[in-house]
Amino acid sequence: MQKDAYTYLTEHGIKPSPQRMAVMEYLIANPVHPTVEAIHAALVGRMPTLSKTTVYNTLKLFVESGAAQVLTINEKMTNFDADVEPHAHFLCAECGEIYDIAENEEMVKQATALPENFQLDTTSVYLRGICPKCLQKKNK
Amino acid sequence: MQKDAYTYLTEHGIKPSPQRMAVMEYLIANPVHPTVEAIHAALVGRMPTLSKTTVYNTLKLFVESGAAQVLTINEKMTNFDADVEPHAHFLCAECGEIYDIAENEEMVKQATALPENFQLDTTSVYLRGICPKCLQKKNK
DNA sequence: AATCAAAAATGAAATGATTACAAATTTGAA
DNA sequence: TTCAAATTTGTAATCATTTCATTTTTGATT
Repeated sequence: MQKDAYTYLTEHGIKPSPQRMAVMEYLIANPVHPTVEAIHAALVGRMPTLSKTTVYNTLKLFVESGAAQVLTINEKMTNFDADVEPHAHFLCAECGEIYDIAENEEMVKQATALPENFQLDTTSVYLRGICPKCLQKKNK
Repeated sequence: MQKDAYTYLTEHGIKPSPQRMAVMEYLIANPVHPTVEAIHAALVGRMPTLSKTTVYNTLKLFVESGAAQVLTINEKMTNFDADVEPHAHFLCAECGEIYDIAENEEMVKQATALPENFQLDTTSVYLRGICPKCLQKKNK
C-alpha cells in the first residue's frame, strides 16, 4: 500500500508546503523517474506560478532528506525516484525509458555492500541496453 | 600485465592517430577516471594544438567501440575509464575521488545480469559516501 | 486581526559542460 | 604528386542547472 505524500514528507522532516506536496504527489503517482522539466511541465497547469527553480530546490531537499533518490543513469538529464529502496534501473537506449528492475533486490544489496572502511551512503545499479518493446519494434 | 595503447586501440578497431594514442595512453597510465577537462589539461602541454572537441570526439569513439566506459556517477561531470571489466565505483562526497571497488566482481556480475527480455549492453554499480581518507580527516 | 521575522517561492541572469558545425589539416591509396 | 576521405580544430550555440536578489507566504506573538 502506497503512503500518501503528506505522511511521506513529514516522516522525512519536510514541511509540506503546497509546492512540495504537489511535487511529491507527482513523484508517487508517476513512478517513471521524471526529470525536473517533466515535473514542472506536468504541474504548472494546475499551479501556474510554480517556478522551475522551486522544483529544483524541492527535489534537492527531498534527496538530502532521504525522501527521494537521484538517478544519474542518463548523461543528459537527472531523473528522480521517490522509491529509495535498493533496486536496479535499466535505461533503454532506443526509447529512453527507465525501468525498475526489482526482481533481484537481494543481489543488488549484496553487490552494493562492498566497501569496509568506506562510509556508504547511497548505491545505484544501472543497466543500459534495449528494452523488450524496442527490441520487438526492431524485428518488425 | 597492462596492454599498450596501440594494441588496445587497434584491437577495438580504432585507427591510432596521435591524438587517440595520447588520450588512450593517458587513460591507461592514470586510472583515476579523469574528466574531459583533466585529460585535455594534462595533454595540451606536450600536444599544444589538441582541442577539447577532439578529446570529446575521441572519448565518444572509445566508448562506442567498447574501448572505454563512461561513468555518470558524478552529476556534475562525466568521467572515463579504460577498464571495461565489470567493477563497482565509489564516489567520495568529500574529496570527489572515484575509487575502483573490484573486490567483489562476481557479485557485481550477478547483480547486473538481471533482465531477461532485455538486451543488456553496459552495467554500472555506483556507490557513494565518504572514503577512509576523508573519514579519518573528519575525526582529526 | 495586525505585526513581523523566518521560511519558502519566484524569475531573471549567470554558469559551465557538452554539442554542432564549418573550415583547416592530415592521411594514405592511386 | 594528387586528391578524396578521415581527422582535427576553434568558435559559436545549446541547454540543464545554479546563483541570487526580490517577493510572497507562513505562523507565532501581540
